[in-house]
Amino acid sequence: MDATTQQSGRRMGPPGSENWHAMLDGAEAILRDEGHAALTSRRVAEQIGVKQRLVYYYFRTMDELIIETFKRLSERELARLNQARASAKPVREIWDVCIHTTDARLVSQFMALAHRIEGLAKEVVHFVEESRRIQVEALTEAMERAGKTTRVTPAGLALLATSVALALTREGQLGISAGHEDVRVLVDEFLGELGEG
Amino acid sequence: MDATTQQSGRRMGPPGSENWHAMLDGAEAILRDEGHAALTSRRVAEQIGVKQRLVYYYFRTMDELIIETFKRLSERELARLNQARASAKPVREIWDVCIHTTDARLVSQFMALAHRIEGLAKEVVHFVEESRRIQVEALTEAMERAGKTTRVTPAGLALLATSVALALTREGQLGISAGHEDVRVLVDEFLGELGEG
DNA sequence: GTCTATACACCGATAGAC
DNA sequence: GTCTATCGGTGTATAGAC
Repeated sequence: MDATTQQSGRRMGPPGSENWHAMLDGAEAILRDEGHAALTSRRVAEQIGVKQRLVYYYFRTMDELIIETFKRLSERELARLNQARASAKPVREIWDVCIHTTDARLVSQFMALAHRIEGLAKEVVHFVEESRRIQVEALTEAMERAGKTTRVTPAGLALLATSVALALTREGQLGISAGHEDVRVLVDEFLGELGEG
Repeated sequence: MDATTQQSGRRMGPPGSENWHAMLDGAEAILRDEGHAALTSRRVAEQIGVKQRLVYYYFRTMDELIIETFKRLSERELARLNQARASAKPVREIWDVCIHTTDARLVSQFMALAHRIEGLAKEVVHFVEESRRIQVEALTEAMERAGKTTRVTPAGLALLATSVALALTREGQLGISAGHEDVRVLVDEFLGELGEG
């Protein structure tokens, strides 16, 4: 039971190899540009110029490919958040990461898929909890440093910020703008009061 | 070109009839419980105990059925919002409608589908803009009545509230709870200050 | 490692009878 | 109004050759 022969006994390609990454790249692009309905083994193969059969050499099922795509994406996102947290203006940079997050379309595709794919839901939960933890730590430290207090706890503030950041990108892509500028101004003011202007 | 013979010339069943509603009911249930992948004409027919062919008597395409399902749902939701707005505690009741909104699963399925189905995206935009308008009007009135001012405009507040309400239900269904109670307390305090405790 | 070939199921949509 | 029957296409996944 090594990297190339997983539980089923069927021969499998090595995770992390060039083709493996290319398939995740393809899956991500298809999901973003065409949506879940177009995410098929044939389409992924076509996207990266290989035969359909090869997809099943690297992934046991399409669900597994989808889960791996999300995992790679969320690990990159968590790395960006940790990097932002270690910067000179951690809260502002974390906000920027959230606002310039992975395309809102991609997020909604994964959210919808998570209903059907249990393993994906588990990964989504893990990502949300980890990113919130990072945000809460950064907020707590920054507020202490600036001697600032708020009506709501750092955890509540993190939830509010994540929610509205996602809404701003999602609605923005749909062409909705009511209230958007007002919220951005509010966030900017708050960051100024934290000394991260 | 009457109700029973639309553009294509193919004979069509009347919108609003018993079967028509039954099909939307079925589509809604399938979307909620099994996700977009299971929403097929055969599955809808099976769900309500008719033959597959009949689905295409009432709807020209599956996309049309999906759009109609969302339209009926969003019209019901707007009616609930308007009713809440006319009550004694409009802002609190609107918040309750948003929190006990249509299953968050259903929302994410429609959001994902809206990428592929242009007509659905149009309906989603209309719904979001209308519901925000109702919320802003209610908030503006209530704040005036209570003589309360906030750092953010009513439009910004409405966007914040909608975003976090959706996040609370979505994350709640996934089993995530960090920061949730804090936000609920904050909202309760705010409603108290509006005289809607 | 990568391929050809293929089994098998299900999908959307339509023709035309009753 | 509702049905039977069906076309043409596409999906997941596997067997086994090179």
